[in-house]
Formats: sequence, C-alpha cells, structure tokens
Amino acid sequence: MTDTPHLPDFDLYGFTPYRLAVAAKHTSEQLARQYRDRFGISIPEWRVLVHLAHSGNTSVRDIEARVAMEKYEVSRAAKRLREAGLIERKENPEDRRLIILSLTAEGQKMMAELLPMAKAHQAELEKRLGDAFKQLEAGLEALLNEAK
Amino acid sequence: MTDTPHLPDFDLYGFTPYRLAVAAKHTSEQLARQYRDRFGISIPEWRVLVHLAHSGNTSVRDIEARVAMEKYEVSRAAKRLREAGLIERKENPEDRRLIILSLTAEGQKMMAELLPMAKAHQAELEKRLGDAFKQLEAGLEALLNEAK
DNA sequence: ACAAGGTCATTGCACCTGCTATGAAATTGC
DNA sequence: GCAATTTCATAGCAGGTGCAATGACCTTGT
Repeated sequence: MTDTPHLPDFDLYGFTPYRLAVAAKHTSEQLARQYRDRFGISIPEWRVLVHLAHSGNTSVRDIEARVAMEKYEVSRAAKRLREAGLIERKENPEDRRLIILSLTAEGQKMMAELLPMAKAHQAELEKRLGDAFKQLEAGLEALLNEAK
Repeated sequence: MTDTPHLPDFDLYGFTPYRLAVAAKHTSEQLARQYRDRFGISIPEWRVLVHLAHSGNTSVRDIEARVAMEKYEVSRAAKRLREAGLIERKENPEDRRLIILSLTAEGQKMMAELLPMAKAHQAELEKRLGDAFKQLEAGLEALLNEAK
C-alpha cells in the first residue's frame, strides 16, 4: 500500500545527470550568491563577462559558441550588462550583422575584483577535494570532450 | 586594444562549477527532451515522480529533503502533476499540515515506461565513458558527501 | 489551556528562460 | 546583378523560477 512493486527499481541518487546537476548547484551556489549580492550579477551575465575579460572584443555568436549558452541567452545577458554600464557594443564595419562587445572601464574594474574571488573559490575546491578532485577532473574531461 | 592585460588571467573552461554545469546539461539534455516531447514532463516534475515511484507516499517536505529541490519547486511540480492526473494528494490525518502525495494508476503506467528509458540512458553513459565513468563517480561521491 | 514560536505547503510578484518568429545584413546560385 | 537562402542578433509570448510573505496547523513553555 505504500509501495508500487511492479515498477522497475530506480534510484535517483545513482543517476549521473542528477548527481552532476546537484554537484553543479552545490559548487556554484556560494559564489553565485556573492556575485549577486555584491555586484547584482547572474550566472549567465558572469559567463559573458568572463569571456570578455579573457578574450577581449567579441560578438554574441562567438560567445555562444564558446560559453555553452544559447544565442538568446547571451543577447539578453549582454543587454542587462549594457544597461548596467558594464559592457558596451559597437557595430562591426566589416560585417554589419555582427556586434562587438567589450568591457567598459567600470566593467573592467569590477572584473578585477570578481576574478580573484573565482580563483580563490576554485583553489579552495581543489584543496578540499584533494585526490578526488583529480578524479573528478579526469571524468569531466572525458565527458566534455565527447561533445564534439 | 583587443585585450585587457591588467585583469587576472582566468579561464572559464577550467572552472569546475562551470564544467559541472555544462556536463549536467550535456548528460541530461537528450533524455529531458524525450520526457518533454513524449510525456510533457519537466525535470523538476520528473524528480518528484521518480521519488514517488521509489518511495511511495510522501510529503512535499520529504521530497524536498531528498531530491535537492526547494520546497516551492516541489509544491509547484506537484501541482502541475496533479493537474495532469499523474499524482494525487491526500491529507495526512495524523498531521494536517502534511500532505501525502502518491502516483495515480496513470502515473504508475507512465513511470513503467519512463524508468526503463532512464536506466538505459544511464547504462549507455557508463558504457560510453568506460574507466572515466568510475573516476567521475569517485569525484562526485566526494563532492556530494561533503554537503552534509 | 493558551500564547508564542515553529513547521508545512502554497502563492504573489517580479524577473528569467525557452522557443519561435522577425528583421537586417551578408552570401550563394543562377 | 539580383532572388533565394543563410547568418546574426533581438523580441514577443507563454510559462517557469526565486524570494519573501501568508495562512493553516502543530508544539512548547509556563
């Protein structure tokens, strides 16, 4: 009466996509809250900013391809960041469909504060997990490489 | 001019929370689309269903604690599932704040079809990754255990 | 026995997302 | 050279999400 015995036995806790989702949430939660509370930045916005900090001027298309976001996600994150004065856009004269996104001075200043936080977070995670971190990375590497 | 050299060097692709998020999306995407297209079920709804299939009757509170969802997420997923006729709710006479959720006959029928799909998906993932799967699991185990 | 405080589930609000359609610009094929 | 197709970015819409507040109910302390 409390059971459904004819159903296949399936344990959600052993289901890899579920475990990855929980792990992703667990590892990003604390840092994401800091971004949000201190800078008003969401995760999609943070990804765009990191890409711009790393690669300089780029188009929406370019970011989409490299940062595992959908085009419209990038577009809207960029819009919010523009409204916040953190990035700016120019037209590309070579191809007027493309736009060129880049950090403003204010955006750079913020990233100069934000990136060290992320680096520290990563370092702490590696330290906390020790050898398990290496295993996790080996597994992730295999998984992420099969995408392409 | 295309660079911002005074910013710390930070590579998003090496950032573990990002890698986990991409891996989670990558591993769940295909299956999630099947759920959605064939059964009209979202991921939060699927989690609730799996928990009910596995554990029989439970409260929102119980699911929240075990399935890495927020209370309101469970509540809304349950509402949608009720409207779809897949689960039903009763009052708990012992404690009238609690509700008892359970699969309807229709819900059980659907899960009998859905669970084998998930099991096959998991088996395929394990097979594809081979040894890397074991490493991934070891890493995830360490990461998920530190939560509590 | 009953007020104060805690637990459980739901909901209102504002915002975010996912999908699809749109419009502008470039490229291709004839 | 120009119509058809493709590429790029954005926006409309419906629905989902996160947070804080609410209301119903139970528990505790006196």
